[in-house]
Amino acid sequence: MEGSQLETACLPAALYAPLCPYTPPSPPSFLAPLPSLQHKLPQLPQLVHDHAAAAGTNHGVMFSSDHGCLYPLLPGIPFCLDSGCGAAAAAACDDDKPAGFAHLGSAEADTSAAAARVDSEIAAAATATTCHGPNSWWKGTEKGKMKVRRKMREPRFCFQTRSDVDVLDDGYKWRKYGQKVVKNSLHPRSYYRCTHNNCRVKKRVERLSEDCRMVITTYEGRHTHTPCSDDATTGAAGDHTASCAFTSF
DNA sequence: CGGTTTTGACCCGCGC
DNA sequence: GCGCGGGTCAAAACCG
Repeated sequence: MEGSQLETACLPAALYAPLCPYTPPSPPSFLAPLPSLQHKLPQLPQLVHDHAAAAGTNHGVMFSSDHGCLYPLLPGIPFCLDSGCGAAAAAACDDDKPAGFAHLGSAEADTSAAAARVDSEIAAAATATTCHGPNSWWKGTEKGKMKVRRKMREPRFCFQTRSDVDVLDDGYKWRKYGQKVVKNSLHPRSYYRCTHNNCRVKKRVERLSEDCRMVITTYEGRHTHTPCSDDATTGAAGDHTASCAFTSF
């Protein structure tokens, strides 16, 4: 198992504050676009907070990575590669072990530990993301040939939101390529792939069986492009501006 | 008509 | 070795 140390996402404080006591010394530059982001993802920050408060738990968010890079909670935000930020966040969140922080893509033992900290559904989702064990990922080969497992697993993170829609508008364009009924879940899991050329980012969307309004979205991989470069993804002009703003750091 | 969604089949890893 | 379950493929259907 490579790199099983806890890594957490470098998040806008407004998002992770309800979930983690850690506060960055200096807010990252991408905090500025947050209002616009909330326009695109109206439910996310407050709903995570609301859910945590209402449920008396903090299990709203999960995120992490495998490769020493940090990945934001919000998919529309490009990945933060500042390891220092990650180290700080990891230290705060790991040492203090605030409820609600689980990381994906780690050893099953880690996931099991996380499972003890979050509710069973979230833990199941986390486990699902690691069910193939370490270093496993799919890689398509030539058409018609056998697939091979990639040795290195793509970075991934997930978050939970309360929403009536499965797919949040995160600035990227996704195409659904599969749907699967998963065990111990009343709702099917949907599989999406970024439609941008050569972008292999995927995401899974599923709903909690015990609360169909709660949506767990899991992202895998890194976008090789910016949201605003994908012209088809931007509906309103304002959103386009917001998406571009996310790419500025 | 092109892009997207649906859906059954298939493949593979993992646990037993 | 076998069965189970998750993830992906790809053809058909659907939609704007």
